[in-house]
Amino acid sequence: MAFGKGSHLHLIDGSAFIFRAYHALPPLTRKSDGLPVGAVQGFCNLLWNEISGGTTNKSKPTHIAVIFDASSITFRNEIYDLYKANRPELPEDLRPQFPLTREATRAFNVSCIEMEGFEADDIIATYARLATEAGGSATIVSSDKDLMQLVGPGVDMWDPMKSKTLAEAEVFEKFGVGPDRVVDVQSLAGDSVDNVPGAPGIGLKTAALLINEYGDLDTLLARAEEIKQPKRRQTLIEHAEQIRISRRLVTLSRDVPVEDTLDSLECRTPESEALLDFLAKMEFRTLTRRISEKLGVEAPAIAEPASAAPKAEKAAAPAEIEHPPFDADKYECVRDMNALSVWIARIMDKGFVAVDTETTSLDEMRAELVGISLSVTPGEACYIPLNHVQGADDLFGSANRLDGQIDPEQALAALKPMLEDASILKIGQNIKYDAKIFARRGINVAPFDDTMLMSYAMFSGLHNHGMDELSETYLNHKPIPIKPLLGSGKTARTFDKVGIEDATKYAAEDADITLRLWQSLRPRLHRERVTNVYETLERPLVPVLAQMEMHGIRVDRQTLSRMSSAFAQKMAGLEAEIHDLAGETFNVGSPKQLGEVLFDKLGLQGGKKGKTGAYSTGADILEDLATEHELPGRVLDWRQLSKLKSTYTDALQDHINPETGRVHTSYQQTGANTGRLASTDPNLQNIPIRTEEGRRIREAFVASEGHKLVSLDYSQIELRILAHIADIPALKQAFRDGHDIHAMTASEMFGVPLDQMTPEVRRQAKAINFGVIYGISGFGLARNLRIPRAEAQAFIDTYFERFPGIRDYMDKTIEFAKAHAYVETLFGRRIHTPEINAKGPGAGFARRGAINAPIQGTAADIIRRAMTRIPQAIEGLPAKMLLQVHDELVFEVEESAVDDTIARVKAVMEGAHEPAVEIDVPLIVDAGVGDNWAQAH
DNA sequence: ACCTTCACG
DNA sequence: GACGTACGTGAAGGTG
Repeated sequence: MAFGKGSHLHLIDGSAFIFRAYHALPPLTRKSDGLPVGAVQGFCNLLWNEISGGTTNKSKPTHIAVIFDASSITFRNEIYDLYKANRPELPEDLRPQFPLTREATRAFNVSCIEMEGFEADDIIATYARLATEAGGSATIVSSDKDLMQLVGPGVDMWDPMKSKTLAEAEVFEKFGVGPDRVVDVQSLAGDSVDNVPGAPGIGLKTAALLINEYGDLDTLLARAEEIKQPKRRQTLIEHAEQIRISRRLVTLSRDVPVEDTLDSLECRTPESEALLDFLAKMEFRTLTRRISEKLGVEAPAIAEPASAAPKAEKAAAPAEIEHPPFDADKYECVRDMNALSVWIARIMDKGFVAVDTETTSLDEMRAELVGISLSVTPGEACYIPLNHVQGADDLFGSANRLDGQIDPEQALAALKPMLEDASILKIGQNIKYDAKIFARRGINVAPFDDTMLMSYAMFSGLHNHGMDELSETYLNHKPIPIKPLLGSGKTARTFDKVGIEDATKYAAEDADITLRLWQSLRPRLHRERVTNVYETLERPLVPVLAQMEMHGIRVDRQTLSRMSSAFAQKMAGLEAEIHDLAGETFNVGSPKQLGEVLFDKLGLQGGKKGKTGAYSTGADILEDLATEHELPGRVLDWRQLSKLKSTYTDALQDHINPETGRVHTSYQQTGANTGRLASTDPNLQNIPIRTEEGRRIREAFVASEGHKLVSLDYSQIELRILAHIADIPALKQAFRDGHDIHAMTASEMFGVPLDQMTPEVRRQAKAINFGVIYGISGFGLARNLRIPRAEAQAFIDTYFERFPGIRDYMDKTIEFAKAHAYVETLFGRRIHTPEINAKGPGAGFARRGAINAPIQGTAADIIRRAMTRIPQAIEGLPAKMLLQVHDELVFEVEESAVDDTIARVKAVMEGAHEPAVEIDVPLIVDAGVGDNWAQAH
């Protein structure tokens, strides 16, 4: 039937449908494999109600279509590049459901329309116009306020959730103006959801008032001078351009070059077989029954899960019941392109895949890819060997690539579109590793989930987050150990020497485990209330860290080498002196031998210690002994040089990558319980700075030609957070006034006026300030300050008297920890404190940890937020972020761009807590520039 | 594999 | 009343 007079078109806002279904319904997964399908089910319900007439009182359609958003980039981004820029990321269990809703629409035999470069709203606007022009009418099935501008003669809206028609009266109620002026009001009021700027300070109410007074937006802007209220007048004059841009953003385009004609959208009866097949595939039992009854055909059978265990038992151990047993013999070895194509097709159909890579090294910058494993269904996984070579027994030790493996280039070319496909979720365990392996081969893995990070977000402080541990804890399965395959010590070999059959069992199981972990952990994120932590603090950091690690930092070998020699010489001199003073030669580096020399031979005072019964010879002991004898002082000097040489000047040289000439650390995102990062291989977070000799090692960290190193660090961030969390007015005011916080503390405590402050008094106050952050004790402070314990306790008492809020904070935090067995940062990160209610000495550690974790953890969260925002903020500048050292970020920047980079990064860092959290104290970032790290810091 | 020591925030 | 104590890390070298 041709569309014309009497025809009625229903335009369904598909994306809105999906989101409403997703948020309105509890998370639901397909029984057989855990695929999230809740939103799909809600979508199908709504769609079925639409086409079957349902329980609605609206007019029945003669024509119908579902409109989707094809992409997030549209012509509006050209008008305003921040359009929709602050949209939160899609929930990870919603993303794979998008392609399924398209499939569902087609299964219902309803036209499914989307167009690259246009939002669904514009397509809807266009069809609404076409419908009325053809003499018919249209109903927009949505409750989105952005569509309300379309309401008018022949066009109304229908809110399917509230079963309510939205016509002119409802629009007037919402906006205070009729549909024809909705755009004007929106342009003024802006929209925080879509990031439409509007006019600052003007909301819906004021906007409607102004439009009603002046008639329309153009008149208002032209006559802005006449507005009586000075602030309003100024805002409109100053932001006229921004308001006009906003209008272009909110105005829907009614002439999108749509391809489907109105006629082609005529309502069609669903093909019952195709529809029921789809519903059965989704395992929607109720819906399948309802629809098959209505269509008068028999419902297809849907297999029930293998075990129909009672509910209580199921809740106790869901993983064991719903998952098939592990069976390494069932894993497939993919040896040709045909088999690989089948796997890729399965993945494209599913919308997600667990991925794992096998390589020749744990160092991603040197590792060669050996094989890839994939899994989309528990118990089913494959391994794709790519670079296995003959075993090590080969006569010349030469690597002969084994037959029966796909050409690596060909395999990667086939996998690349899938790995980069925005609708396919890639699941990994520590996926930063695999992402770097792929990135080195030009493949940008996205989007992704990481089971290690999920575990960290939920269980930090409870256990570690390695795959073996997670598998045993949450899947009750001990993975195949890697040790027997790789050997150890002299006989150790790399994974490419492992036989392909053994490799398949091991590697495919890793993908299988990762998939099952994802299915087990992902739904728990919501229940544990840490989805936000995972999605804003953990997942987005992965590509940022990967980039930093791959860039690495330039280290000058010559500088280090010269230092090593100088240290060696000095050490030799000191060693001779020490032997002379001792009257015998011994290994100065052996605490045991040194203890015997000091305490047995020389008879110095200072007894045994430690559970091993050995003499303690730590720096603090030796410093005390130094007043009695010359030898301990020499040993201290020797130790310092020994440390610098072995840990830094020697070791760092070995870490210079021969290909890049740079040092590539590896950041462990789950290394520290508090949310801090840890740096390994090498650790670049503990490069010396406190002594002059050590500090010079930083001269070896240099910028490349034409560049500078730029260092930006938060000033006193933990004390600022303490002042905020514990709510200490005096401390907060001192930070706001930019005062010296330690001097201020000293002045408050000891009554010394600031202008008479001595360095010694200030030093003591500083120690107390830090002590507070660490969960102060009289003993600890006494040892740190080397004062009698009673004196230290008196300091603490005074401190608590002067700042009673601190004591309150400590008490409340410990109380909270005892009640919940965890503590939280300002951003909701949880750090579990399982020992908090224990007896014994463990409880003491747990108490101090509980006091410290929210402070240290909040600081860690803040710099993480900054780091995830920085790549965007410095986009286009010749600047790279290289290192993070807890409260410091180091960049390498072309000289001409140094000032710009500092300005942008500083702004991001100082505002990193916003908009999630308000802090009553300003965050201050200091910057330094130089040719090397010593100058820059 | 564990302990001690010491480098950093 | 005794116990053992600052918080969070990683690397190197000695020892058993």
